[in-house]
Amino acid sequence: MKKNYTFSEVRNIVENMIGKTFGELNNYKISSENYNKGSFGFIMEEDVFKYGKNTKSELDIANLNIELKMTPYKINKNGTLSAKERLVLNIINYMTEYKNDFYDSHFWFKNKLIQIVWYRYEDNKPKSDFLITDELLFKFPKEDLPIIINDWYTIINKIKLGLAHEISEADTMYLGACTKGENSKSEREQPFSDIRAKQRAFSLKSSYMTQLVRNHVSNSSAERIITDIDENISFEQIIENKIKKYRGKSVIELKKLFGINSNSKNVNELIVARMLNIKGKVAQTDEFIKANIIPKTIRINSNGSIKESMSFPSFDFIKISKEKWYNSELYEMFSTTKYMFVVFREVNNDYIFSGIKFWNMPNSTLNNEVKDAWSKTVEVIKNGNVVKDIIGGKKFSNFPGMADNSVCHVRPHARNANDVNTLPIPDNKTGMTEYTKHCFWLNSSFISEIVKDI
DNA sequence: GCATGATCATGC
DNA sequence: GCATGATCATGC
Repeated sequence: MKKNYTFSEVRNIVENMIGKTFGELNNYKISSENYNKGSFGFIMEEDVFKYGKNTKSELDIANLNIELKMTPYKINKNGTLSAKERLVLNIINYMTEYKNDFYDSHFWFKNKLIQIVWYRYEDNKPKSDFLITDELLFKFPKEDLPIIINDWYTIINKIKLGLAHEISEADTMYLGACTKGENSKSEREQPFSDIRAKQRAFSLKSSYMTQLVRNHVSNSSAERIITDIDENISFEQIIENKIKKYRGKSVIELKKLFGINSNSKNVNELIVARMLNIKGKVAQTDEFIKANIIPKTIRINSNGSIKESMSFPSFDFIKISKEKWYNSELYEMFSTTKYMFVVFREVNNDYIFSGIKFWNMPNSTLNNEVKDAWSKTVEVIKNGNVVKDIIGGKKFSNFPGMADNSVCHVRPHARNANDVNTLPIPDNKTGMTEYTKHCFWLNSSFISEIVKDI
């Protein structure tokens, strides 16, 4: 049974939720151990707004065009806030959504007005005790809408190309297409290919929700790169327009131009910030945080090769040994992160800035080569088969190397060899219970291929 | 010159 | 003190 509301009724209801726990709202009808993923939303729909569970593809409060969303955030060790999850919106109907323009899309129909209610997630606390702390009747801010629109078209264009099965959350900036439904049975048909594609939903990325919660709940904001709002220009084009006049200039020239005296390793980072007219760090700008874009500097040798492979955060041997691929840290990272490669080419002992490329791991590569390297790594750890040999004090491992995989390998990444993580079972050969921290690296040859035309 | 182990440097 | 981006060092 659906009810009509006025905006002020909705306002009152939502404001009354703040400061209450889920247990209080629900009169403790759901016992703490019986909470599941859907409980938080269900309590809002059932106990607060008092209408039946809404599983249909219609708006929660149809007469006001409002969709209701309950979403968690957490407090980090350093006191900042982060969204705990992406905000999952409507499922993408591959067979129909591509026929629309943005403003007549089902996405826009469902999500142009979202009543967001935030609760504070805390580890080791009964779910019924989670506290509701904030709310916002959310409309896409005018500075974000152009990017959302571009994201929507990026997803739609992949459907039109018959590549719905190749969609990755990292293809886009703020609006992602996240998988929904955990097994292969949740695959759907797509209009321009016979290959079945994973069911996906539009979502606001975790990184976007993090920035939103920081803005709204803790009132902190970040420096912005985009100054002119124009939905006909993509973010990548905006960046290209800003940096193109510096292409071909050497690091020495650029340092002079921007008045940078530093010789430290992060000098290239400073140069890029100046090109984009940013005072702080590029990675800390509003756009980069929201879109989860990580800048990486790449130096190409005069012979065209790249000397160094690219490192990522080290992994926890115990954690990774317990993971399943689709919820592994590595899968999560590559399926949601976009990278901005800043390319410098070596010429006469100086480095020439040659351009910028945005990149994210293609789905097929992720689920083939990367998955393969990950699986082998997990096997090695689980079997206690870590150490291959120790020669002259150097430990050689059985982890996948460059020769085993065309995309990535596993190597140490630590302060020194004594900087270790604990192994889940002792190593067969040496009995070691801990081992130098390791991480996945993208092979230099793989990166070479990506940036060869930059 | 490449593959792989090891470590430096910076910033929070 | 630690995470992370970046790079060095060595042996084949």
